[in-house]
Parts: sequence; C-alpha cells; structure tokens
Amino acid sequence: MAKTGNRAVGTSGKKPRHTPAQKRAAREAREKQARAQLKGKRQRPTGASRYAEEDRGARSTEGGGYPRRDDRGGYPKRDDRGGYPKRDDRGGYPRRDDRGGYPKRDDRGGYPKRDDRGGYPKRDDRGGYPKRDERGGYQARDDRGHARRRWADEDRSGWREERREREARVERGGRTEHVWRARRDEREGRQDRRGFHEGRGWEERRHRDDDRFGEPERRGPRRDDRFEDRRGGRRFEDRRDDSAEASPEDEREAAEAAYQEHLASGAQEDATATVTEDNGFAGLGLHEDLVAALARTGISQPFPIQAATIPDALAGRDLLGRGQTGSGKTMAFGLPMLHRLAGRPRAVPHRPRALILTPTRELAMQIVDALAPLMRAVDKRFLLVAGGMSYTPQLSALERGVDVLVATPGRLIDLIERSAADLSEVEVAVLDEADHMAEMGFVEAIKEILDKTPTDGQRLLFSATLDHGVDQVARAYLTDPVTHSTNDVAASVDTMEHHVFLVHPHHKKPITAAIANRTGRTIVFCRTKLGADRVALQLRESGVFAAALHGGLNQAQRTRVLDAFKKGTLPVLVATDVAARGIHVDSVSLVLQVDPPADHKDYLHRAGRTARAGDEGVVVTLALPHQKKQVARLLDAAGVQTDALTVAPEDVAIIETAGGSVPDGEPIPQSRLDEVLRPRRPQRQGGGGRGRYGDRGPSRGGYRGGRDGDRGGYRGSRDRDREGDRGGYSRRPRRDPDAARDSRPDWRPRG
DNA sequence: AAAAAAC
Repeated sequence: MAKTGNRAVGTSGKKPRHTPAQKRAAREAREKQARAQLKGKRQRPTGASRYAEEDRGARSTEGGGYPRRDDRGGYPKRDDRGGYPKRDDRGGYPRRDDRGGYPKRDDRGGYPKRDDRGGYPKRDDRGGYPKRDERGGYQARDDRGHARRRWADEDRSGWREERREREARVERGGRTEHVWRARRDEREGRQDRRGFHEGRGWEERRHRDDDRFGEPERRGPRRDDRFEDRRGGRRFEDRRDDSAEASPEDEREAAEAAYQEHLASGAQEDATATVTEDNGFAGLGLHEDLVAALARTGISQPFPIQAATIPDALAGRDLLGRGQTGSGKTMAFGLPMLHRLAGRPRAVPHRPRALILTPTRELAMQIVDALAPLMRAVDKRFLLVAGGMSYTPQLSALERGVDVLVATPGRLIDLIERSAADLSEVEVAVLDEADHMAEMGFVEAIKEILDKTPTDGQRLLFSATLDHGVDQVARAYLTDPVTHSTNDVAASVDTMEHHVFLVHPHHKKPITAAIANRTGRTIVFCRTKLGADRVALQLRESGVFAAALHGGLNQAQRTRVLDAFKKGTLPVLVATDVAARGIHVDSVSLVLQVDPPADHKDYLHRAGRTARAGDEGVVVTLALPHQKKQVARLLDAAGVQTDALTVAPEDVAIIETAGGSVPDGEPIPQSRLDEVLRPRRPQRQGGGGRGRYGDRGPSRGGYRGGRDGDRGGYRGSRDRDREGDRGGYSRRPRRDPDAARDSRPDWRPRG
C-alpha cells in the first residue's frame, strides 16, 4: 500500500510527501485526478499517471535477470544514438509541445510501438527510478530516505520490484531511449525539459563531431535559444523555473568549482630540494626530470613495491602488481609510464598515449594529484575523465591532445562513443584496483575499454587480491606478466591494532560516538549510503563533528567532503565502501566499522585506510550479537587474530583503548558543517592556471579563462554556487527525513 | 548485499 502510494507520487512527478497530512493531501489529489480522468477530463498529470500505470503493468509482467552494469552495457549501442531513428519523431513529434495543452492522446495511440520499443535501460533505470536520477539533487536525498524506509518496512520487497522493473526495461532493448526519456519526463510531470534537451544534445553532438567537435560548448542562455529554434519559438523557461532542484548542469558545474577549490588547496612543492647521491629513484634508472620532481615533493626512496616493479615496468613488461593501496602503487605505475612517455612527441588530439583506469572518481583524482607534478616535470598533458563533471573541459582537452588519461570507466566509454577519445595509440594501460573493477558489472566496461587499446601495448594491472575476476582479466589482457606482491596486507601490518566490540543495538550510537570522539582522523564505515548519512548525523548530534561521504552525493559534495577531511577541518568521515578502496588520506589513525564489512576483503580494504606508510592505526569493528559469528569468520579469513569484547557504553576504559572518549553531547550545529563544506570563493578568476585534473600545458593560459568568456551561462551559475546559495552541500537536506521535516518544513519548493 | 561507474 505504502508502496503503490509512494510510487504514484514518484511517477506523477509530485514531490514526495512526508507528513501524514501531506501524504493524505497527495493521495486525495491523486484520487481527484483519477476521478477527473474517468470523466474524460483532460489534465496533464492525469495523463501522466495513466501512462505511469501502463508502464508499471508492462514492466511487472516482463522479466529476465540482468545485472546493473549491463544496463549500461546495453547503452553502448551507439546506433541507438547514432541511428537515432526517432529524429523525425522528435522534431515532428508533438508530445512535448503538447505538454501545455496536453491534447494529443491520439498521437500517443497512433504512435504504436512505443511501449514495446521503449526501454532504454539504464537511463530509464535511473529515471523511472526517481531517486537515482536526482540523487544528490535537491529533492533526491529525501526521496531516498523515504524510499529506503519504505523498503525496510516492507521487508525489501521494494528492492525486488525495483529490480523486476529494471529487468523488464532491459528486456525491451535500447532502441528508443529518448522517447522513453521524454515519456518518463512526462510521466513524472517533469518539466525541466531535461531529458529532451539531453536527447537533442547528443544528437547534435553527433552531427558536429567531425567539424565542430571540441568547440566550447556554450550553456545557459543558448540552451533557451536552442529550444526556441528547435521548438518553433516555444519557450520552456516557465517550466524549468518551477523546479527548484539543482539541474545536472548545475551539479556538474558545482563539481568543477569543487575541483578548483581542491586545486587551490594543493600542497606546495619544495623547489629547493635537490636530488641527492643516494636517491633511490635515480638508481632505478628513471628519467632525471622525474627524479628531480620527486625530490621536490620530498620523495627520494622507493617503496618496496616500487623498487620491485619499476625495473620490470621500465623494461616494458606487462605487470601484475599485488599490493594494498598505500603501498605506493600510484608511483609504481606512474613513474615507468611517464618515463616511457618522456621525450616522446605529444599525443595526437583525441588519442592519449597512456591510460589509467580506476574504479572510483576519488581514486582517479588522487592519482592525478599524485602524478601531476611528475607529468608536468616531463611536460606531459593529462586529463581526468570521470563522471559527474562537466563535459566541456574534458572534450576540449581531448581535442587539444592529452598524453595521459586518468579515467573512470563510464565516462571514458561515453567519450569514446562520442569519438572524443580514441585509445588506439595507448602505449601503456594501467588498471588500478583491478579487483574492484573486475567485479561483476564493472568487468564488461573494463574489457570494452581494454579491447580498444592496442594489444601490443604495455599493460600494468594492480590489485589487492587476485581472485577470479582479476585473474580472468589478467589472463585475457596481460602478456607474460611479471607478478609482484607486497606483503603489506592489512592483517600483517604490525602497526595496526584490531578490535571487535560486541555491542547491544541500543548502545551502538553512544559507543560509536565515544569511539569517534577523539583527536586524529577517523573514518567510520557504514554499509549503506543511508546508514552513512544517519551515522554522521547522529555523531554530530552527539557532539562529534562528522560528515558523510558516499556515492549518493554529487561530485562537488564528494570532493568537498573529502577535501575537508584531508585538510583536517573535518575530523571524522563517515563513509560507505566508496572510500574503502584507494582513498589515500594520511594519518587516519582509526577506522571504525559501525557495520561489519561484507567479507574479509572488504575488511582488509577498509582497514587499509589506516596504519599507512608505517603509521600506527587502530581498527575497531562493532558487531551486534547476531553478527558475532559472521565477524569471527570474517576476521579469520582476513588473517586477523583478535577476540570479540562485549562492550557497553559504561566500559569507558575499553573504549578509550581505541582512543576515544565520551563526547560532551553538545550537538554540532548545522552551520559548522555548512562552514566546512561550503564552497569557498576561489581566488582565481578565469585563466587561473592549470587544473590538477587537466593540464593545459605550460604555455597555455588555461581553458578556463577563455571558456568563462565564451560561455555566457557558466559564470552565472558558478557564481551562484560561490555564494553558497545554490547547489552546495549546505543547501541539501542531509538530515534524515524526519529531522528535516521538523526543522525545515519549507525546504522543499511547492508545486 | 551494497556500492561503484555516464547522461
């Protein structure tokens, strides 16, 4: 019951209601519409929900198992876009125009195959599934909370239904995604014309690929122009205006702004440092510019994994590196890669010479951070290619030619399909955290990408574990690889202490707070995104300053949270497993697992966030009584020997062994979180130099300057973001729905 | 099982 109610709310595009009164009102409104519909009265929302009903029916009767990434895999059919058979429909297709008047039912009917054809899987997945699309968006987080709770209430039948729908959509194939998207928009009453706009954007891009590709893509005002042109003068602004949620464009721009902040907070190099006699990197035979650059950042001796792998990598061999993150893998592949590129001619436009693939955006950023000074030292251009960021800089950088591409799979495939990137000249391909990327759902993307690189290129694969997936990828793509392992698996790091605390469910919250209330950086791991939000909130309410990091935040938020944590302004990071792998933050002295990890590998990955590079670190795992066995098994598999201790909040002594103390209980005000996470005003105005995530080369003033000038709409929204009144973390409801309702009844726009 | 990865 709650389920259908909720769905109807979602699909009809109304914001979800939260108070019982609001829910009631919503229900009544729907019923009223339904009655009106019966009377043949034509109302747009009525039509929308009617179609939603049909979709639902269609979905739920179709089936077929399909995992998620395959949805995306379904996407790559470039023909869908390319062939784009619906162009004419689009143009001549009246639906969108009718929006206002919503008359053409016949058109709909007369447009026969739509239902059957529909099913652009992934996109619709997101769209039809209201939470995902707007995730991080204004309304979404609450949606999520809302939905999750519902699922929990109903014993997760919601999940199953979700999945059935997704599968049904996959079944339908991906031929007419734009129609689906438009239909979904309509169904949901979404009037920001976003789906439509994007559809046109793709189509248009395809047609100018050859001649105009890479030309700065203007936004803002021109979008309206486009609409006017295309739609015969109709304007859609009014519709957009009634939606106060952050548009994807806003978010991408905010993400960009966040990069700039991140960049501005970068570490300084010590220009006076010189290469000394005993420099270990020089001894390995690395290019002198690289060695010098390393010395400037204070690095003169290779880590074991580096010493082991670099000679082989320099010799051009394929490499299978096994080692925990933090063991210096980035340099282990980065240095030989750059050594090889050094002195080579600059890459041809669109064709990078080296590719580094990573499973998460954060990791990609970190790799760029770590390698940027080196890449500059040998005058190589690099680019971060990852989702959640604006396309334009990535496109134009590729247009200009990029030597080293650091990428997450999804966006890279996207760019390849747009012909913006071509991997045919990749000499060195690196797979970082390959075990993660070899997971189901990811692996197809990886294969697809690797298949596009030359088979005779060098391939370096790094992974913490070498189980099935990795093994398979390694065998398929590595030629006669040298395998190097480091033994610094978390379990064998002797500077790491492991504790398991058995806690009563009621005590979890105070104990979490007491353990996390400490000096020094702490990462708290949770199983779910919602859990991370909740724990962060609870910690703040208990007086421990914490913020959540998970994939549900938009990219700008993710960057800011992580930056704040790295800078130390945020002492406690509450994260999902997005942070379990490959997040390099120095001196994290405690890892607290509020939810036990799923398996021993996750345990080791999480634990590996602490006790890095010889530091001391403590890992505390909270287990509820029923989890005791599971945790014991898991620790055993991880090779960690420790006994579970039953702990109650009054066992202060035990808690203190983990470094914590009972917090004063004075809630951390929202403003403090806002303060830390608010976008800071970048000092730079246009042309502000080279980004960490895309180097424009030493002789360039940087794209930003030019682009800001080019793009009328950009600065506007960026400025808004700078003001902190738009798109920023502070704007989003990050409390759980109940709390949000209590404290900010009006945060949601009406309508 | 969750999370991640494109729009």
